[in-house]
Amino acid sequence: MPALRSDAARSRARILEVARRHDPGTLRFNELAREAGVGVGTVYRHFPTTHALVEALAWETLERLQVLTREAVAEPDPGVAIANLLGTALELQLEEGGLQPVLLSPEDEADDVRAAKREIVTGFEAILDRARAAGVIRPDLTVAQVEHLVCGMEHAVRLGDATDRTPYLEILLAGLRPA
Amino acid sequence: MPALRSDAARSRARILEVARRHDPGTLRFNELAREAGVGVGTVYRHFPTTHALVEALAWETLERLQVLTREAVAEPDPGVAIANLLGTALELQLEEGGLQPVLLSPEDEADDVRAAKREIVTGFEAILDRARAAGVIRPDLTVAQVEHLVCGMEHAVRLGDATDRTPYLEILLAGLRPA
DNA sequence: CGCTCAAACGGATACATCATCCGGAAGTGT
DNA sequence: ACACTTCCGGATGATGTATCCGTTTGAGCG
Repeated sequence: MPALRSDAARSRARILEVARRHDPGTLRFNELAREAGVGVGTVYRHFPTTHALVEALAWETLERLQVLTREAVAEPDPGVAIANLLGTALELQLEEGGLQPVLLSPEDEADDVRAAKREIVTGFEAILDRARAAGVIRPDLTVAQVEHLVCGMEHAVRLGDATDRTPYLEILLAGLRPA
Repeated sequence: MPALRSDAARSRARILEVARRHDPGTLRFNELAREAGVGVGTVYRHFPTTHALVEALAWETLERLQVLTREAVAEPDPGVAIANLLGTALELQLEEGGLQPVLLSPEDEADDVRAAKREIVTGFEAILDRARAAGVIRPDLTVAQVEHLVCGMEHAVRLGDATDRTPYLEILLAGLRPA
């Protein structure tokens, strides 16, 4: 990837800044262009699809999740590790609405996004394996299923006031323990 | 509401029949009209908003949920009652994708829909109260929160193959039990 | 500097989709 | 058969999407 020209970098930054003030679900490129003071073409050139823009918006949050996953991998107690990981994942997904689509999208991402996602999934798998081995979670769950459960919880929290998300996380963690 | 004229009833039925073959999330009125062999205006007259159409599509399923809620209310064991109710709710929501929006929408529904929803919620509250009193579920949960959890689980199941939904229900039920 | 050229810009425009409105067709009651 | 109401159809204006290309701008170089 060749270095960005100065005006291009400026446009990109303005678009992202404006986009951040919008609901990630309903991004209208023409409107973003107007608000950012650039042409529509510029928006489409920087972000060919809506997903590309969502990805760029979620990138910082994804990096934070990557770091926190590493920390969870370093945590010796498998129960604590999984509680921390699911807790932070839920927290970050609620903070950045575009994170869920990025995590779930199977392909078509920028290289750095793909790399970060791979590391996160790998770490997640390691933690889940250890937790299974230690008998602190149900043995019949795949990584994908647990990911989906976190997404489901995000959905549940969003349906309410989103202030007290604690019970939801507790319910998830309690539900994951073996019978 | 005056009785429907015969041609109107026919149009309505054709539209509903066609709509049932589509994803409830992306209903395009113009396309439905073409497929149903009626004019667009006819579709908009019968269903002024997308929500109205979704409601009509979900109506039968809503009635089934109403009946099953009654049965759960009649069940003496609170633990069994709540397991049955949440299980059938999850099942029906997965079967009829339009059910979740109808259940969550706060107003603007047809009278019979509103009545059915009221009965369901009331029954749900009764069961939850009994379950709380019997100490089989966490005491800190509102009806709304539990509803949202079921919706979250629906979302989680939909992200996967949707074939084995059993673990999800088990996890939810286990999570709801007091610590 | 001034020049050159590739990179980036803007927005007119073609295309897709939504939702309304009204002249006319069709059902209903007498 | 007639009159009256309800309902139908789809042309149409409004709204939004995505591309394309002539113009502008920045970066490197003599």
